[in-house]
Amino acid sequence: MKNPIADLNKVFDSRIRLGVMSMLVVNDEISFNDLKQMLELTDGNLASHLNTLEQSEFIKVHKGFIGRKTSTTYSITDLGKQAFKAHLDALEKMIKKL
Amino acid sequence: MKNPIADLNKVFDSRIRLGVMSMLVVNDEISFNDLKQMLELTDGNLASHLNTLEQSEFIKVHKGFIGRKTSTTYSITDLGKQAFKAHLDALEKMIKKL
DNA sequence: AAAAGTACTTTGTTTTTCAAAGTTAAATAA
DNA sequence: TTATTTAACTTTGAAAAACAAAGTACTTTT
Repeated sequence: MKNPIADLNKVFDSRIRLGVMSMLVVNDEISFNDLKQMLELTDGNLASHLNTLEQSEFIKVHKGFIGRKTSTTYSITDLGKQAFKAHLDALEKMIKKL
Repeated sequence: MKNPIADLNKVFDSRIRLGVMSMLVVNDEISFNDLKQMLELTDGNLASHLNTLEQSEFIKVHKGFIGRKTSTTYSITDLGKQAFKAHLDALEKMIKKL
């Protein structure tokens, strides 16, 4: 028998980062504001979790405009997709016995 | 759209408690020692996570003997099964879009 | 009798999480 | 034009969670 939790990715232990990733897997781009509203977070809290994901190079930030209004959006990277998939696979393996 | 992480259970945010539950779903009883070895934890760390699960009434403890040697085992409760299943359902719903 | 195993509890540190307030810059309203 | 609002942060500090290490009590093996 081997340790069932060893293959889980520490970065995705957080429900918030898990939520961000699950949203970015199905949406090419999501704005800071949309993430904030969907996940019901304070600015600071969201910003710091996004920062963790960025440091891991699992997401990318795009500073742009909607009309002439600034708009920051985020997207998942290839590395992010891989890591997230690996995490879900590990999760599934852990609980598949059901 | 609704908050995708709202239905996740806080108790199962922890990888360790997730691991314990996933083991107890498929095994009627597991000893303290087996959990410790499988999950590669120190005594104190495991004990405190088991305590959290016990407080939530998701697991039950059984103090018994193997021969004349003490042996503490743990099992999942009905409430625990329910809660764990609900958590997995929420997780699945969150990532099903894949 | 000494050493080792089981199942903890206690203590204290480190890490993580989070809210609140402050910041900068642009946009809109008065 | 001044004031207010919105977006997207950063900083600060507090609270909570995780964790290792050491201590405890009891038993068993050597």
